[in-house]
Amino acid sequence: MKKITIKDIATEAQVSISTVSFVINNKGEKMGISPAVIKKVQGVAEKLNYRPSMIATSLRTGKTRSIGLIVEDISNQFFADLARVIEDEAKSIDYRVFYCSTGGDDERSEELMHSLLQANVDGFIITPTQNLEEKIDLLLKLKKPVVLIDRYFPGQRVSHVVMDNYEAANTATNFLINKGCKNIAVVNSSSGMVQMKLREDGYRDALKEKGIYDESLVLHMEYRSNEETRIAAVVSFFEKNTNIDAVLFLTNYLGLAGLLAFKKMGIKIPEDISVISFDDHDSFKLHTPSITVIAQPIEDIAVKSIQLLMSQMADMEKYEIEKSLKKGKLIIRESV
Amino acid sequence: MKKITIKDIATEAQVSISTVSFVINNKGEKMGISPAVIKKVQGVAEKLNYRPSMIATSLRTGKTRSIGLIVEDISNQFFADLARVIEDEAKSIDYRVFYCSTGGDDERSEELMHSLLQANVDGFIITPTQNLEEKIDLLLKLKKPVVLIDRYFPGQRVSHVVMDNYEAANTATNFLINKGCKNIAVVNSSSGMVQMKLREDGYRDALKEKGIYDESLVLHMEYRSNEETRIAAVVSFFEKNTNIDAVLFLTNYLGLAGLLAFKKMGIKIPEDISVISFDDHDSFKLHTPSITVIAQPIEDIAVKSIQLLMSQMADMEKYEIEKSLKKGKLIIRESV
DNA sequence: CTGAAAGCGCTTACAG
DNA sequence: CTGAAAGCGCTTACAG
Repeated sequence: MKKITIKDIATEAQVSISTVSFVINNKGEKMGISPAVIKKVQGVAEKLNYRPSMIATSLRTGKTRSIGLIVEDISNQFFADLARVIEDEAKSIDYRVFYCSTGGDDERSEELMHSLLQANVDGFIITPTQNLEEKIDLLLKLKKPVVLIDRYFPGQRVSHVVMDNYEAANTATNFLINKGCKNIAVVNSSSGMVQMKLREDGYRDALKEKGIYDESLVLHMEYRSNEETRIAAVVSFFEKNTNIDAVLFLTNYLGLAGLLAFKKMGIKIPEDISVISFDDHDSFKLHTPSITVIAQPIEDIAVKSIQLLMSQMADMEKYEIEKSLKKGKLIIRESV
Repeated sequence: MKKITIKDIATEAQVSISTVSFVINNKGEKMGISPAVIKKVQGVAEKLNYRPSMIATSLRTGKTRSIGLIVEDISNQFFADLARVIEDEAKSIDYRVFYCSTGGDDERSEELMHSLLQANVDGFIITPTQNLEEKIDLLLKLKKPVVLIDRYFPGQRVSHVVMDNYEAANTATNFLINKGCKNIAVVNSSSGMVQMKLREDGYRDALKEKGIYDESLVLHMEYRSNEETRIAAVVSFFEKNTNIDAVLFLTNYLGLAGLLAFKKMGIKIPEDISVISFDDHDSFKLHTPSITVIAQPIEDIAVKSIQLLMSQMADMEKYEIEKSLKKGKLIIRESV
């Protein structure tokens, strides 16, 4: 069985390949092709089970109807869920999504951008790594539509859609304060990315407002450390600061490491310490006790980012740059 | 900034496009192109930051250096991990992987096969859905390399690589027996796929050997049910069979539903009941108590499947069909 | 040692 | 109303 081409159909239907192309692309009527011919061509295409070659079409038109989605780590549930929703959204407008993980690595991000560029995707949705700003500028110069998600570069003129990280952390911290917690710690990664900074700001401002901010209760973990290192860091931090009665973890993997650390140390939640983590995760639901979290508005983020991308694709010359903030949701469970 | 093509380089370097093509593909020496010219062309390509168009190359050669990976659900950690390892393996031999999820749906699987076919991937790695046998035959007829993973169709002549499900379930069941459990239940999905059947067989044979097999301790859950339905099914099953002192869950999502059910019912692990689940998952490690599991040999499966695929790609006419069984690993934790 | 040309499977401006 | 032809960016057999 060989691949059927437009030529085979033309021969079989006794028309020219142009006619076949017009019919296949539903331009038959517009081009004034007779209904009889349209019907015949469609019949033959059906019979031979014709599938257009995406590759030939792409080469000719310069379009691929595909989107490159670059996330930090597809095996992290937050990104997996996000990818899944973006894929579904894209599918509904007949676009394919190619996804890949940077692992937080700048070099790998750059490589991935290049492969996707080579694959000629029509647009990019990216969770940028720390130093990717210039590379994204390059994409812009190539007139490729780009939308950043989850984080962004404050000074850069690029559309992005992120959770309102400041508000979410602020709300969570106030929730802990209202529950009577006095010594509220925070665990952050040391990446310095804007979304992490905003979360920490939201936390700090809530405490400062009450006059109970204590810098020594802030733990910064090295970016891209492995789980064991993280656990050890949490253990030593909490051994040193025994007065802590609540903690806010600023990402789900930090939260997971924290829970394992507490388990190891025999610290009881919420008796000894109240816990809130960013980003919901199966394990948080299942944990005994179940863990209070700030869930990202994954659906909102996905829908909005596709929408922004489409508006750029429609007219690369005069689209609006839009910075979209979506509200997170505090899901209260047993850990506070 | 426009896209640089082979033509731009030819003009700039003052040679023909053929020469450029040979140099770019490292065939310069073989074609007897002078070192000086090679150097010049490479220099220009570098300077202009030339990236070959994958699409044009594909159209011309019929190859894309890409693999289609169709899994059941990329948001399931087992498949996510598997995809990640396969991607890394593929990358090491300079292949790209496109992954997508069937959700267990035959129709969706078929659609995905077609899009990947249209994208002209060089080979397929597939976790087939229930009724995909014929569609896979079609791939074979099109001379497309295929490797099945995680499951297969017993009568079909296709290479596959799966865990030794029978042995794994048998070992786990014997482990429970040796711990003194008498009424060992099993929770399976009702999909009827061979890998699930083999797991159940391994369980059954272990019990039969001791003469303690009891058919009423087998729970079959409807395939593709949602988590709530699953939890309800587990609850009602365990309320009816209060004599159960151990249970084997045959997939990780069944295990997760089971744990949530036990939590709801106030059943204590391992005091009231011993638990083992197939497929390791973050939540099993983190759970209190941590859950004993049969971990799939993800690395082995990934490496072997890429290897089998490559041997088919190398020579589609006379490759060997290989049915590869990889041993699972019982990871003993606190739940037994 | 290097170049001109055909062709992969499409789309579309042009001609009739 | 329909067809012949150019061209997307490559690779490669052929010619010289």
